[in-house]
Amino acid sequence: MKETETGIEITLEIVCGKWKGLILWKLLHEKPMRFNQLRREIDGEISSRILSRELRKLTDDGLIERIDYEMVPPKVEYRITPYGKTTASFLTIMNEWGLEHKRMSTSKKEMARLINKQTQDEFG
Amino acid sequence: MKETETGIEITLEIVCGKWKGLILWKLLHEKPMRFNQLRREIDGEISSRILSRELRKLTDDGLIERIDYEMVPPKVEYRITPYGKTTASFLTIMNEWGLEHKRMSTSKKEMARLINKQTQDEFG
DNA sequence: ACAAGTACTTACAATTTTGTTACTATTCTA
DNA sequence: TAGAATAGTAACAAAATTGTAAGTACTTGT
Repeated sequence: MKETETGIEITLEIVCGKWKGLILWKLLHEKPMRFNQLRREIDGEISSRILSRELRKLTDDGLIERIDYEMVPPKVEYRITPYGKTTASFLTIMNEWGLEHKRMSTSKKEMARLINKQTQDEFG
Repeated sequence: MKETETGIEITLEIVCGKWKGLILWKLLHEKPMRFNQLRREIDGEISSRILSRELRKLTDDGLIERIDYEMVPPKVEYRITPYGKTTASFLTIMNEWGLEHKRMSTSKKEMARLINKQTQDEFG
């Protein structure tokens, strides 16, 4: 970490990417979850290799915890830590903002579709 | 955009990556800025190609605005839009959280350093 | 006349992230 | 006795992101 980094950069390093935000979000709202359970419930099909890697990163950063029951067949649970829970402060707002943005851009696209159709009707 | 996406995913698509969060953060707190001015002030040296691309993405998403004064030599300013200003709701918290995390992980590293030194003194 | 600055773009290269496939040992279920 | 499920890992491949170098047309300052 450079000295000059803003908090933004640091937070993005931790939460950015295709999966980490989602995993955190899931674990913030559900009980501790087992590996394959998480895999099934995350939409968009995450591979086990990727899930494994992302979980380790989050664990290394102290946001989640790995609980190994040391049995066969293996049982491992992942649970959010108290520190991980503090990410809710911005994840909640990001979620709301994202939903709002989705509504906006959907209507923008719809408008573009209508304009395109009109142009087609006129010149097509 | 898939139907099943959470707000988190959508927001991350927009703000994620090495530069976009920083650029937004900069424009949230400063007056409209010119291209090379932004380039100079962003720490970590962003290339003009990358800056150009990131600015266009943010413009496409309606978060910033490009004002072309149409003069020679060229003068173009980038300014945050009212909609872009709404990202402050989570960026502010992300910034605070990131600074806090930095403090934490710095002290963790310091602790690791002390422990390593102690082990060296005992066995080295 | 020459260097420096303006806001970029193009062609290309390196790096990082993400994904696929196949595999492990063991137990439970049909 | 075959098949599924458990939590992963290793070797490899593709895709996305980020970067570098050079160039554009024009003006200002030395």
